Amino acid sequence: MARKISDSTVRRLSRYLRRLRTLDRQELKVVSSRELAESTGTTAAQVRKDLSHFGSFGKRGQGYGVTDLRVQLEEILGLTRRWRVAVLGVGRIGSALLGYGFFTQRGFDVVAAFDTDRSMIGRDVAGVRVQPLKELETTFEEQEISIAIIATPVEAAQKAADRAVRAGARAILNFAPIKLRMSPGVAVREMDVTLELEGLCYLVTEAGAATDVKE
Amino acid sequence: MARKISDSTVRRLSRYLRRLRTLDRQELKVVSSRELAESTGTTAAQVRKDLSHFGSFGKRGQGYGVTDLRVQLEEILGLTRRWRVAVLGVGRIGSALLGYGFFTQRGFDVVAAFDTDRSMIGRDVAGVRVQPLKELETTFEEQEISIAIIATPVEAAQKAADRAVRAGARAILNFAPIKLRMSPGVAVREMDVTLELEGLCYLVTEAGAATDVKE
DNA sequence: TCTCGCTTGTGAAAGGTAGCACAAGAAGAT
DNA sequence: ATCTTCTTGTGCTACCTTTCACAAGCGAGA
Repeated sequence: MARKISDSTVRRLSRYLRRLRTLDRQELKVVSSRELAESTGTTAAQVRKDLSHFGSFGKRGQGYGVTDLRVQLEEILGLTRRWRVAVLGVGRIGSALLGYGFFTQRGFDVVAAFDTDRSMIGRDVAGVRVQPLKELETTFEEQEISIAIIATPVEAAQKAADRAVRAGARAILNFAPIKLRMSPGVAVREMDVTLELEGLCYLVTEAGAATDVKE
Repeated sequence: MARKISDSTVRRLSRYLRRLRTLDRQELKVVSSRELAESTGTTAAQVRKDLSHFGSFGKRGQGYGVTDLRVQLEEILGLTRRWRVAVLGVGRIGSALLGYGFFTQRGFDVVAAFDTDRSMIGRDVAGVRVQPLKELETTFEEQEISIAIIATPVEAAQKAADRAVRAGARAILNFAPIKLRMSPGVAVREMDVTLELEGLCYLVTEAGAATDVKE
């Protein structure tokens, strides 16, 4: 397992898992690479290639055992343990995340929330008490938090992320519209709604332009 | 401009634009491909390659005019017009999106919101009245809505998206954790927080495993 | 036991994307 | 006017990702 697995492969694995969990809940026993591909928007060959990087989990002529493959993928992705998460910035996005019930169900426990706004501090948001930033270090250590979600305004994002990493965070999920500079050991993913919307605009505009040419 | 531009290129263009807007606000006049690369997490060659697909916007020896390049990118991405957006599903995510002030600033007007929940209908959320689903078709037409944001529970997502498309939407931003099946002409982007968190877990777990091997 | 139908796992080929390296060009100094 | 310095735009190369195609393997049925 020394090989470097590409980001796109990991993303697909996560999609397969999402699908497998649904199938498992529906008590389906077996699934083929073709079925899995159709319901996750890829090809059967791609599914098999992706899985083959980690071993062979299927039975030829049959397909994959749903529960078995789910468990395998959970192990591969590192989801056999629970992960402790903190939210930095309890504005609209932060609040929405704190109330997002699926986290618990998927193995993520949001155990802390921080904000600088005096009027927010001490409040209870979806069962989590909002703490002042100065308590960040002790809380990260005590609660063994390894993932920080940055939901601060853009100006505060870099500092918040740096501080979280210094306090022990090993991964950052960034909702602020800025590229965070992080040391190589820290995993970062960015979520920016505007970026996605702009991407959609390009596609729509291009599609329109293409039809214009045809006509 | 007949060439097919890859998704990753479009994503980067959007990042360049995000950065250029900041630089423009700071009244910087000129930016080099190297500077742009550093602040968006790519390489100078990549920036130049990306831009070269659409023309040559820079001056050799100097760099790119900030305002000029910003405008050029806005044109390329189709952001010289305003886009009308509807939110389907006014739960936690939907509400957070309705209150997200940056949309207006970036050219997106959220002009409608829909929900099936009786207790939500008629309410005013961040200046938008929540409408019942049965008004979807007329509102989409009257308001000329071209982008639908799906923020419903997962069970309702596919139907909501289908209905939006039939009513005239040409692009879907999907927050529900499911792969939407759409006809080829419709642009879809997916945002799934859990998916991103799982990706981070893989990276953290792998990094941990890698260090274990070294030691 | 043998055959048939089906699906996996994988080497090889194709297709794309990113990086390198340098000629072309622009501005300012001498 | 020439030289120096800097940065763009781009052909070429290297790498990486996806797709193809088929042998290997499994189970069911005769």
